[in-house]
Amino acid sequence: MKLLPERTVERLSKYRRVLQRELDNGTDHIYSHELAKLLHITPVQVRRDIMLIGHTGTLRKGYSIDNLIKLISEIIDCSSSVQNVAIVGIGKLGQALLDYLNDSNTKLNLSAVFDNNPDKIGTSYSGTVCYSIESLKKIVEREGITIGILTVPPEFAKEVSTMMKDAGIVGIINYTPVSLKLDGTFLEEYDVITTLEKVAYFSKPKNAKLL
Amino acid sequence: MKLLPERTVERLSKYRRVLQRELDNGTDHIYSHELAKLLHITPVQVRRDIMLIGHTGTLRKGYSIDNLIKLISEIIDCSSSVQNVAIVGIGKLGQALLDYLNDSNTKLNLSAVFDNNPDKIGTSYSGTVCYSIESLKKIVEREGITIGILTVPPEFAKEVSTMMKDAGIVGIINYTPVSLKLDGTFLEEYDVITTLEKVAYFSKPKNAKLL
DNA sequence: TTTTTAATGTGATTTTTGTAACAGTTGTTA
DNA sequence: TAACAACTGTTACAAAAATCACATTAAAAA
Ligand SMILES: NC(=O)c1ccc[n+]([C@@H]2O[C@H](COP(=O)([O-])OP(=O)(O)OC[C@H]3O[C@@H](n4cnc5c(N)ncnc54)[C@H](O)[C@@H]3O)[C@@H](O)[C@H]2O)c1
Ligand SMILES: NC(=O)c1ccc[n+]([C@@H]2O[C@H](COP(=O)([O-])OP(=O)(O)OC[C@H]3O[C@@H](n4cnc5c(N)ncnc54)[C@H](O)[C@@H]3O)[C@@H](O)[C@H]2O)c1
Repeated sequence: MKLLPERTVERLSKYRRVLQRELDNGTDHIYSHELAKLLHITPVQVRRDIMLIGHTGTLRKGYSIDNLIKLISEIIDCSSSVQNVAIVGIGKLGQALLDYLNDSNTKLNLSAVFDNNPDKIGTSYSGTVCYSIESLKKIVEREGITIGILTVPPEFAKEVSTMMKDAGIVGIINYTPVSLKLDGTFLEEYDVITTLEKVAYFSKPKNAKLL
Repeated sequence: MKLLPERTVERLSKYRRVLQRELDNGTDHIYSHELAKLLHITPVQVRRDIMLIGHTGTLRKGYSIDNLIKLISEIIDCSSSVQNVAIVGIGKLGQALLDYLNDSNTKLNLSAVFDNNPDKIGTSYSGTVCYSIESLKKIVEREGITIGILTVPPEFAKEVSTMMKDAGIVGIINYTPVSLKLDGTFLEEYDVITTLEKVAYFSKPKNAKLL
């Protein structure tokens, strides 16, 4: 299958989550317009996404929720080889994310957290033990961790992200406000302030993007 | 001036932040390729963005950092009428965001936080007092709050977001995993799981988006 | 002074993303 | 069984975003 567009992959993640809820409620089929409504997007977008992943629905019956979930899972989680996740820097934000991920039903497996604070190392956070940042490479290799969430203070972002890459992590979400550039890794950056300032701009009356 | 593209506005926010740091270091002019390097983007992109906001640099001298910051601030913060921000739901995530925003030097003013837990109401969080969710409308009107960050449990997302809109808030960042649809407001949704699953997809070897 | 270099500003083009239109099919109803 | 309604799948089109290519010009070097 061809490489999927980023936005499609994002929506697939959301589809799966709401589909799982529908399945738990006992529904077995769903129409594109119903799925669209749950995500507040258009039915065409839904059909297009589903087309791209090569799934096909039944006319006048909709899509099989079970099949759709299985297919999306194969695409995202690669059912064969589980992808493990680590949080690096278990401060306020790291802990908030950890709790959220633990409560969620994502198929990605949160296998370790790391910090450099001696008081935190060895402690268990929501059931996950905190390792020393120095043992990063060792644990990443042992646990087969491929994805990392970076939540250390900004001044350590560059150094620690390099350590993550060198340890073999290939996908990183960077929550520090420092832009990074790491060749050979898929890097996704996020910053509330940027989002907040964007919202500020577009919610000003004269920029009425609000339709 | 014409409405700016979303991505440009996001970059403007980032430009301003790194420019402020440069200014504090005593630099007074900057070239497009230098600014580009700080954000790990291309110089053309920088020049194009700057062109769009109507600023113009000096050939062989670059852009005046001071002027650029002032202009970006006018565009984003609307220097005339200050935009005030509220956090609704001051749990783990809300507090992590609050601390981060307080430490940042954004020009947006965090003026209140809201919760429905009696133990939290009246308490001060990082210097900001927590009000009852019932007084939302009153306080929003009194303080002139226009932007809200939604961090309540998912089951209250719909109800509380409607309250926010009715209270007069026109821009919302929704961190709950529930998609919302609110006409007449600028809504921005964010979810770690979606991001994480996207990173999982694109960091798989066969999807080598990592260049 | 002349040439070269290094920067900005922008029209043209490409890439990515989303939307519209509609042909085709299946079930339903008269 | 004929007409209709409801849904999928796909092609064509449009909009948003990024990149390319290059004209232009100020300063530095020759
Ligand atoms: N993107 C966002 O929306 C957002 C929101 C809040 C915070 N942040 C950023 O996220 C980061 C964490 O914020 P926080 O509020 O959790 O901070 P925090 O200080 O509470 O947590 C940081 C943690 O990192 C640990 N740490 C420090 N140096 C380390 C190292 N070299 N290796 C491993 N661990 C190390 C600290 O011991 C601490 O536990 C900061 O960079 C902050 O600016 C981003
Ligand atoms: N998008 C993300 O990346 C991300 C990450 C973590 C959590 N979350 C989501 O953010 C939300 C908050 O997460 P958390 O870990 O901080 O949860 P939390 O339980 O720690 O905090 C929720 C807060 O909301 C308050 N609250 C409950 N009902 C309310 C109401 N009706 N009005 C006002 N306040 C109310 C609670 O008293 C509590 O203080 C949840 O929806 C969670 O799923 C999102």
